[in-house]
Amino acid sequence: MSIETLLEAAKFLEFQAQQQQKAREDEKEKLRLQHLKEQSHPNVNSTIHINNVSKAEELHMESRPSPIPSALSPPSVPITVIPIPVVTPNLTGSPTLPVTTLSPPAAPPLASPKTDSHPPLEQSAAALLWSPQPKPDTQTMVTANHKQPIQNHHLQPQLVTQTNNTKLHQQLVQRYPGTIVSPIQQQALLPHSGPLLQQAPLHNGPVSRGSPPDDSRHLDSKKRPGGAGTREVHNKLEKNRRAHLKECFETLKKNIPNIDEKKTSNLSVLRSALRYIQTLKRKEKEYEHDMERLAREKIATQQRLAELKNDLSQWMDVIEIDRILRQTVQPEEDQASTSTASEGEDIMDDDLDEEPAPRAPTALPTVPQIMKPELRTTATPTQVLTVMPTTTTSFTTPHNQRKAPQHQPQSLLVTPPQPLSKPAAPPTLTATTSSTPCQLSNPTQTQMVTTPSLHPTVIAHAPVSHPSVIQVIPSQSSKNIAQLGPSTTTSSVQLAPGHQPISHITVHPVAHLSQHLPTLYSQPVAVTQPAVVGHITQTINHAHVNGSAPAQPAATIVGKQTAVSTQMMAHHPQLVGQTVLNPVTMVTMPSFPISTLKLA
DNA sequence: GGGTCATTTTGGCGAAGG
DNA sequence: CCTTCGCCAAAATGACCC
Repeated sequence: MSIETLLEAAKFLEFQAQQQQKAREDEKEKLRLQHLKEQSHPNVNSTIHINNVSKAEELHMESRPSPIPSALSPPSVPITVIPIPVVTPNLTGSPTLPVTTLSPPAAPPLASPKTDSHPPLEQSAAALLWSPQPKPDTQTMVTANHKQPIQNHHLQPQLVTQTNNTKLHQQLVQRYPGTIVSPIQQQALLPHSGPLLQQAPLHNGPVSRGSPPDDSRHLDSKKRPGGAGTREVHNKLEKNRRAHLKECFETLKKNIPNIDEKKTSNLSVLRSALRYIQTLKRKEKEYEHDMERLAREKIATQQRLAELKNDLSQWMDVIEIDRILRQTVQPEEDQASTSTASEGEDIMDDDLDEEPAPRAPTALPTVPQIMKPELRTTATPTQVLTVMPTTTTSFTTPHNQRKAPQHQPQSLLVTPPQPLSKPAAPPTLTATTSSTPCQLSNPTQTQMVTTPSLHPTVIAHAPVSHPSVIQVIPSQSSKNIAQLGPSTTTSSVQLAPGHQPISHITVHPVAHLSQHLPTLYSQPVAVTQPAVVGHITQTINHAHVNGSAPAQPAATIVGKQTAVSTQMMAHHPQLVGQTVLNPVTMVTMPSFPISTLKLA
């Protein structure tokens, strides 16, 4: 809300009013001319009036309505618009009566010494009439008299109406009461041609300074070559200008909150406006900052949400995969499974029953087999879990047992093999630490699940560098969790130690294991430790049996692993890179890059 | 009475248009 | 070149307040 804007608005309104008036001016001028001719008083009065008349007439009669209303409605409007438009029409009209216009200037001389240049008789008379006015001094008064006769008729009513509407008008009227009043008076006088009569009324109304200037406006409106006429016009214009300026200040003042209405000079208004603008700017900046901050937060939250969704979707996929695996595995287990893992299997069966998901083709069953061997290996070493040689596969090796106690007597930590990135290292399933090449490493005794070079990732076992240990850690709480934790932190499987059934097997392959593990643990495993072992062994057996891989234990396992992995990949591409969460086994597999399982 | 503020008048200047 | 218009500044005046 700068003054400039206000000024612009006011100007705009003025401009509009002027345009409207211009269209009408021609008609008005004609009418005026007629009046002038009719009236005994020569053109001078009429011409002079033009300015005033135009204003008054316009205000009252036809054209004005637009400017007036505008003034009324918007603050800016009332200010300048009204006066200006009025003036302009007068000017236009004036040209028609150049001679007459000249005469008015003469009037001024009477009133004021300055404007002596124009001493027409009529003017002089008018001047006399005006002299009684509160400010007879001014030439403008005289000139106004001349003009007034025509203008007066309309002016008064218009002014009254206007004043009612808006404060601004009121102000204006007050300022320019003379103009308004004078016209009326003049009207009466003019017909009579008696300036005195007119003057008296004029004086009454116009007492204020404004009156004389108004008159001058009328005269001035049509600038005449004569200096006096120009003065009056100039004064008039200047007056309008001031009025406009004043209104602008008022509007500005209105728009500024927290301003003392009483003591508000223009200067104070400007200062307060400046302060207010500054405060607004500050607030604006603050809000902008807030907006930016909120936008950032929003983006961040959206990203988080997207990530969470992705994770969730991945897990969901894994779950589905697990279901499939379970389903596929079950029949196999039923056939080949030894009695050892009965409990776990039972649970498995339950799960399977619950989940009617379609059974994946042959490939799937193999995966669980692989898983189991690891579990066995892991389980065995620990006190809790003892490797049961019962299973066909020889996963359980003394080696595992050895190591497990070494590392952690109670729990087996299976450190998953090195990250997938290592294709070169021959994958070996070892329950033991890398330091001691486990029996597992031996293809003969331990089942080595080695993914071909193509499949770099090792599922459960860390290569030599990482002594993979399957630890069955008696969980602090009753819930013992066996962790298969790759030394690399790729994955950890927690198996409940002791007699308590393992409620959860969580595999947390940090790096790459996730994919493989799911396959391994595809079957739900909820078994007492022995059961787990047995289950694992069973699975292994199944793996051997079902697996397309040759009968050879280690080799077969490996082969099956590869085959399974490949099959899995082929059949279930979605598995690749996805983490598998087996709800039953609670085996969580982070997403890996696709790679074959490596069992060291 | 002095100070402040608002208003008016007057003169000048520059820009725009004829 | 002249006229018109708008703006500005100075001077004068009046009103109000202390």
